This record gives sequence, C-alpha cells and structure tokens, in this order.
Amino acid sequence: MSCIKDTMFSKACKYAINAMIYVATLPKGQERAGLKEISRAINSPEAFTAKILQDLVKNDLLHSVKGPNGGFHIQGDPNRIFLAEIVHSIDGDMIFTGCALGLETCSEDHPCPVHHKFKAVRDHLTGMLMTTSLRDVADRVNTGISFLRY
Amino acid sequence: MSCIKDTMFSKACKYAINAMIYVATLPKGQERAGLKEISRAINSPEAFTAKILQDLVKNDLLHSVKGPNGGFHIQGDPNRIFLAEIVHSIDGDMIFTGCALGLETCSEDHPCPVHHKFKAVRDHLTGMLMTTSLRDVADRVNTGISFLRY
DNA sequence: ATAATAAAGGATATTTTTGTCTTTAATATA
DNA sequence: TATATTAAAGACAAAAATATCCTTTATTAT
Repeated sequence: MSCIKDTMFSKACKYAINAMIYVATLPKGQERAGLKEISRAINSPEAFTAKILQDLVKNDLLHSVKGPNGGFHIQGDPNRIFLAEIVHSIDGDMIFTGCALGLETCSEDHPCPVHHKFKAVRDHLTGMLMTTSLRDVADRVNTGISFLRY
Repeated sequence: MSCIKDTMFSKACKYAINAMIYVATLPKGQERAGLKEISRAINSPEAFTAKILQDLVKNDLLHSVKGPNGGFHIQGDPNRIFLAEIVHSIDGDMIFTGCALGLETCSEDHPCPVHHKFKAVRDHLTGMLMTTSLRDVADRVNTGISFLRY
C-alpha cells in the first residue's frame, strides 16, 4: 500500500500559505510579485502555483494585475487576513468540521468514538488558524525569526 | 481546482481505525471477525479493506487466521494499543513530525513561520493519539456512548 | 484425502491530486 | 499602434490514492 500522508493540508494549500506569506513579506512600495518570482521564492511548480494563485484571487485574498510589471499583491489588510481563510479557500472546511473517522452520521448527539477528544484538537487547530494573521507570520520572516527558505 | 481535503487522516487510515475499533468491540469468546463482517460493519469497500487489514497484520496490530471460521482479531492487549500506532502504521509519521508548510529545511532551529504555533497543535494531536487506547474507544461504543454506525 | 472457506498476494482499474502546456486576454511602454 | 509582458483559462499528462478482481495459499471441517 504505502500511502504516506503528507500533513494536515494538501500540497496546494501549503503552496497557497507559502505564497501568501511571501507576498506579505514584500516591502512597502513594491508589494507586488509575479508568478515566476513567487514560485521561485517558495520553491513550487510554476504552472501549478498559477492555478492556486488564481483561486486565491477568486477568493479575494490576492489581487492580480496583468501586463508588464503585473503580478499579485495581497487583497486587503494582512492584519485582518488569517491563515484559516487561506486554508478554507483551498482545502475547504472538512479540516475544520469533518469527522476524524469519516463517518457521515457523526455529530455532537451521535458522536463517533473519538469525537470529543478529536474535537479538542480540531478546536485548537481552528483557533490557531483563525487568530494567526498573515502579518504575524510575514513579520516573523522579515525579522529573521522564521524562514520560508534557506 | 477543487481539492477538498477530507481530514487529517487518509481514507485508508480511517478505515484502519474503524476496523480496529470494531474488532475491539467484539465480545469475549468471539473476538474474531472476518473481512466481510468487518467491512460491512464499518461500511468500507471490502477489497480495499483487505489490503489495509493485511498492513495491520504486518504491523502486529491484528492477527489473522485463514480458513473456515478464520478472520482477524486484535493482536495483544487493547489497553496497550493506542490510536497513534494505528495511524502510524498506515499514514506514517508525517502527521506527527512533518512541517505544516511542507518545508524540508524546517526545524526548531530554522523554523517555518508557523512552526511554533503549529507544533502546539501537533503535540496536542500526538498526545491525544498516544494516550487514547483502543479499549477506551471500543468501550465507548459498547456502552452506547459513541457509535461506529447508525 | 477432499471440499469448502477465508486470508494473502498480485495485477489492474478508477478517481483524485498534482503538475504541465498552449492559447487568450489585459496592460504598460516604446 | 505594435510589441512585449504577465495573468487567466482550458486542455492535457503524470502521479498518487483509492478501489476491484483474480489466483494462490493456508486452514478447517467433513
């Protein structure tokens, strides 16, 4: 078999988060970056990244400009954009609401065997994603506390 | 695009957990169940489930018996089998150790922008999985607190 | 011994996710 | 206005995960 799941997020979602963080790290006055620059910066496949950026544009997390010197910039205030929105726009809400065991009929009233223990973990994750802003994480990169690449 | 990730675990992993729980709920004296019974009980595709059960057998979480009245039973004491072992044997350790953003170079010393916040969530998940025994969850089902099916 | 049963194993098929390529649309600038 | 640049869009390809089928092997009951 060998299925080796990566992590909690799809690859597309990880690229999305990375891309959003990268764009958010750009200095004032030059906060726009093109596809090439972004995918090079986050080490992601260019054409695939393009699709993901398109989704982020559709979901109003990025704004895009065509033509020379075009590219993508953050739509709105990075202080008010939270990781949860990025995750949600690419991976949907299953990570936030889905039953850990995949049972359709699982609910508070009719819980699966791991429902409550899992709920605590998921609430932890959800809370973290809903309170961590793009500015938070981008600042970590800009101040050298954290890294997107070597 | 539309990727809609399911949850934290692969489907195979969810079937594995469900199957292990089901077998662990069987009453004393008849704690062995065949593939058909198991996949019917947990509502999973039979042939695919067979592969997963094979993996669980290889990983010493289940024991199998061929021939008439054969089937699968829990290998060892359900009090000493924890969900983490089941998850690990099917999905590997990425869920426990992998970088949330998929960065190869991410580590304590060279953290990605969400490293520490994510670590707290993952430690929560890991702790829960490492301390929740198969007996725990199977008992919930047997006492009617939780459910595997309607 | 033999027949029936059930898991193991291997090959194959389907679906989803990931990834690429090519054409089209928009925009800046020369 | 023509050209170069860049994102959008759609078709297509590859890889991985999920799922099925068929044969073989082991075991049990007769």
